[in-house]
Amino acid sequence: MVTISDIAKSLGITPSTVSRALSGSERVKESTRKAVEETAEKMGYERNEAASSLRKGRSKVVGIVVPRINREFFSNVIGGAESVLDEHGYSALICQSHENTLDEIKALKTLRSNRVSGVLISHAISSTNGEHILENIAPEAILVQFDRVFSSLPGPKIISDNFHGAYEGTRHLIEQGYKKIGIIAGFMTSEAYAARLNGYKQALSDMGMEIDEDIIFYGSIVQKGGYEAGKIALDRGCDAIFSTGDYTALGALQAARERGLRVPEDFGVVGTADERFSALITPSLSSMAQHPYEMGRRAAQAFITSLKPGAKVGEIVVPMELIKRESSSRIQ
Amino acid sequence: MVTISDIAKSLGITPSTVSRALSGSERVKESTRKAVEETAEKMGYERNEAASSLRKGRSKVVGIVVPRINREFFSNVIGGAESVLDEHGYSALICQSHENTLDEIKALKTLRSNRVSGVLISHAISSTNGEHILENIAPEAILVQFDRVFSSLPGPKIISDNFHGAYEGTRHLIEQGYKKIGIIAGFMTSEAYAARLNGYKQALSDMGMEIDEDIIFYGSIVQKGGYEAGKIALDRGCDAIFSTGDYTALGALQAARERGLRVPEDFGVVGTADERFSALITPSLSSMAQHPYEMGRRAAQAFITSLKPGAKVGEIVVPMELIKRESSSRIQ
DNA sequence: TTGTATGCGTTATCAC
DNA sequence: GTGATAACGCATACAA
Repeated sequence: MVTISDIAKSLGITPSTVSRALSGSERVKESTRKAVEETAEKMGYERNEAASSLRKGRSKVVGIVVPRINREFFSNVIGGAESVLDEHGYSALICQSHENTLDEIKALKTLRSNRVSGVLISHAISSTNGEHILENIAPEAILVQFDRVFSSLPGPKIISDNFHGAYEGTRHLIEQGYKKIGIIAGFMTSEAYAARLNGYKQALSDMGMEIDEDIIFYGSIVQKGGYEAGKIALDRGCDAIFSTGDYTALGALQAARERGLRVPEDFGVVGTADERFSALITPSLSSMAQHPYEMGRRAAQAFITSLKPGAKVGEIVVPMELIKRESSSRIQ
Repeated sequence: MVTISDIAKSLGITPSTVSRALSGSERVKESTRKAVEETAEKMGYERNEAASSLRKGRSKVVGIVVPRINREFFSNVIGGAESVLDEHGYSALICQSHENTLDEIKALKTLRSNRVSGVLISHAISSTNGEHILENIAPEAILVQFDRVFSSLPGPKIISDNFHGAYEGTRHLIEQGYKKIGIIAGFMTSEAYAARLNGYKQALSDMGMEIDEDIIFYGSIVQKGGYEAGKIALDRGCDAIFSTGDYTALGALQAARERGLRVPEDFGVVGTADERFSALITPSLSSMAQHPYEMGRRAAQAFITSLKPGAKVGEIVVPMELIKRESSSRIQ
């Protein structure tokens, strides 16, 4: 492997100058910079990131911690983040929390061991506050939260406009003439889900409808839970469900089908996240889209911006968008 | 940050001994090992991976290069690989090639700069041979290929049993009574796709059916291409399609629907990869499942095994499995 | 603008 | 079984 000393020798200068030239320092004559760059290219030099990291105390790596990598939402966020990081010479170290605080802590420790420059994280559903995140992140590392965030933690936060998204989705169901609309609400330990529930409630009351705690279903984020909630919702006379996830919405559709109900005529459903399958199933599932790729880009950009001392990025809210499909389109 | 010297001082021994104790060397008294471990725990020590990497010449990181991270197949492979790597103290550095050889090379350079111990790769569709992979990987790094592999390259390869998978899928269609079965074959620069085409041909000839080049459609791996191929297949009198991907199969279904054909009565389809949506669409799509999570685990295990000098892992073939669904079930 | 000197934290080699 | 020493490659403070 070629080192900066090899380049220095070959040019009859010292490693310091080569280092400066290569890292874009001002204090290098233009001609020597060019010479260094050419020689580096010619000799096939590649910076030893380990040495650089050791010396600088941090690496050209950003950790990304997500509950599960194989969720469409998260894999798209990662894709977006990676595209921006890549432009700036950073790599992404990916860790999964499996929705589990202990694994989340382990992931953060791994990242700290690797002296990552930043951590982009969407917390596990079982994490009820961000204490463990602060405790296991190096003070120099830049923390960026996305989607599932703790507002108590410092640093940039990229979130969907959960309140207005749920508001829109619920209003859409009301406008379609549904009279008793339940919600599959998720876990209130997550601010994202809490905001969605609030949006739902606000839409109901703005439209003069009653809020009924008996048709608010907590604690489900997978298909099976949505199915169970759907059955109870039907028992309790619901003719529609707003769901804070597409998998749970899928479960609700399944419950309706089992009861022999027609969708959307007898029962309406709107989900959240616009998973790939939502457009493909029959009936197709209306959903509040979240733009994960864009969120990933924003998260990475927030990291890059925060690298400059003094620069502050606050909360970035990405709008959600109602994708109307068959499952809620009773009126043409 | 706590270093091994801090631990050494606190115990009145030298850093060398602490290092040995912590890295599981034999030449350490049991009692001192215990003392070191306890003190390390107590002081909150975490190894500086950068320093370790610099000294050892390689890091506790494995690079994973995939065409796109947001394909269900690849994100599940990554998930499987990560679970095994994690057990062994390795992290995963993820790079995307975007199906593009230039990006693939860039990814490999990044990984080499990071002195990764291994590279797990499924090559971009535009890479027609593995020269650039060999050229851009450090000689010490362990190369493991999965799914899309070049058999000309050395090292472990984890592949689906593409030949028999396609054979099974095609035979299934024949058994269901379809008479003229086309294939959406993909790119022949990829050995995986070539093997599938061979399996298809073998099934046809074993069952006494003619192979017709006019209904072999090359070059499509996305939905739109499958749609175009499907239309031509119908023009040419096909009553079934075996597709080497589920997205292309989806396109073929779309073409059949446009022509007003009933599936599976008038037209049968079997896809490949068993994407999540395949079970959820109507009609549900029969598909050759590939077990990506398992393939990821195997790939990572192959890496771990190859770490031991002398250990050799060859080609591991993971069976494919026919998932019969509505799109091909003409006979009950 | 360039050179000199030093150290980041770890591990390997050697000596005891 | 433990200690002393050196070196991995790079980036910076300081000097010139």
